[in-house]
Amino acid sequence: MPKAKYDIIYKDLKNKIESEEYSFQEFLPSENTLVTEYSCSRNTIRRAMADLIKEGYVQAIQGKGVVNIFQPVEQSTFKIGGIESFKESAIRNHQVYSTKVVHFQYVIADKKTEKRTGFLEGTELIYIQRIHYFDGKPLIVNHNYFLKELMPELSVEVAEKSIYEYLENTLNMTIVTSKRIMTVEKMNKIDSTYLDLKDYNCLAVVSSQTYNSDGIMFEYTQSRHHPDYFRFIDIATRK
Amino acid sequence: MPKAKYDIIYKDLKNKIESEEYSFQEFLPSENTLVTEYSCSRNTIRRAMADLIKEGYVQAIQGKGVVNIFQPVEQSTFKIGGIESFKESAIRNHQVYSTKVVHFQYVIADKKTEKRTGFLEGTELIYIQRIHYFDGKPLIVNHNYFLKELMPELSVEVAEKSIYEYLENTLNMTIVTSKRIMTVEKMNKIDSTYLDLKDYNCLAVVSSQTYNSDGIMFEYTQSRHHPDYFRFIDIATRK
DNA sequence: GCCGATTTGTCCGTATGTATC
DNA sequence: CGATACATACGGACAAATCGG
Repeated sequence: MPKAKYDIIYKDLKNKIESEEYSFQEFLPSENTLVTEYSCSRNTIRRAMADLIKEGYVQAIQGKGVVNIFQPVEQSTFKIGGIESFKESAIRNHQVYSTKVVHFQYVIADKKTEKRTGFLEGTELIYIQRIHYFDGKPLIVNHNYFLKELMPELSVEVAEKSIYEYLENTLNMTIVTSKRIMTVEKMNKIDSTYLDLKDYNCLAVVSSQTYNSDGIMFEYTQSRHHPDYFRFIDIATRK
Repeated sequence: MPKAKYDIIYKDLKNKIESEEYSFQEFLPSENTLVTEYSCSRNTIRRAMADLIKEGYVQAIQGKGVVNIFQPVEQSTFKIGGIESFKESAIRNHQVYSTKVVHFQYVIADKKTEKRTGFLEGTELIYIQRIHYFDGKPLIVNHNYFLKELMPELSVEVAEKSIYEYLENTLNMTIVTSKRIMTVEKMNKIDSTYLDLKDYNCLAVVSSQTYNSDGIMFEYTQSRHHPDYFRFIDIATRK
């Protein structure tokens, strides 16, 4: 699938860094060296570097070189700066995964829904409430709102497997951007019914709006995570 | 300071988007149009676009154009994908800000500290514990570990104002990358002593490692936030 | 369905600037 | 000061996707 040259180079360098072919704080070969190594232009190398920098693998220092700042992190539940379905996340972490659909219904957005989700009042939506299990433990309560217009055939059966698989493979939809807000909220009835929160009285909440390649927001989701199994990784850069 | 052409164009377009000169889901002018408008090369336009895409302002659609997907969000406590000191955040949100230094001491990293912070055992560190107040309310308990070697003069007085100001303006250090992990944790003694958590029994915790322009990790920080005043925004892109 | 115009995506080569050593 | 390394910018070429005729 990824046949862009810069992407091949990016993945190759990423592998070398992850397999510790370059040690922590070691400098990578200079851009000019990589140009001859990969037989490409300097722009292409820089494009690959930009991605590595963005994901926190390396840091460029003008006049000196590009230094490796990758340190392996103990199992991260979610991927750095990516969009990943729960199923994908489970597979990557070698966990057994299952989903139970609690609610599946057609709704029309009212004013309150508009304020919460960003879908305009009157929009036809599909509301799905699911519980996600990892290794048999119920860890996430998930509230999805999908734009019905774009996926009129979406069914309970699909929701039990993977909605993203359906959207990407069956509907050929391309998922591009997701805006996410992380907060901590007091637990509610539903949370305490399905999750084994022990003596926690709150949980990690991720609310997200997702856009497809037409620039249409087709999904609003609120995921409510058990605190013990939640971590969210981010790389920030100054200026 | 930012005199790079692409950065000027980026900021100009960002302003136009934020001031709603382009409406939601409207297409921006094509790259070629912008090339003549800004009298620059297409690469320079594309560089500016890349930054706008990365921050979730716009989305590029091959063959069609670049669509505005910016929706004004109620003032967010923290900035998208940036590194910001608490003081800067307070100023941006028009809040009164103050800090109390609770602890200030020199420590040497032991095995346990190494595992938690990433600083190797034996490293000389400065440990600072502070409470951050916004509009008079204690909202954040902050545990900093700084590399003593790089800032032997760091004092309680500086810690009460802004350490980042000191590092950037006095020491001329450039802060570049920060790796952050967000979790939800049970409150501890210190949290409940200083923060008014009411009936919450947990809080939002951000742990971060920060690197300077030499690729040296010079800071490890754990910030423990009151749930009511915490939100963390992120833009993710697929593949 | 095909064709051409438009628009974004990838890639190249080159030149010049700036920081480090 | 010169060599090396990353940063910015330009111009050109072709590919791939979209859309209208």
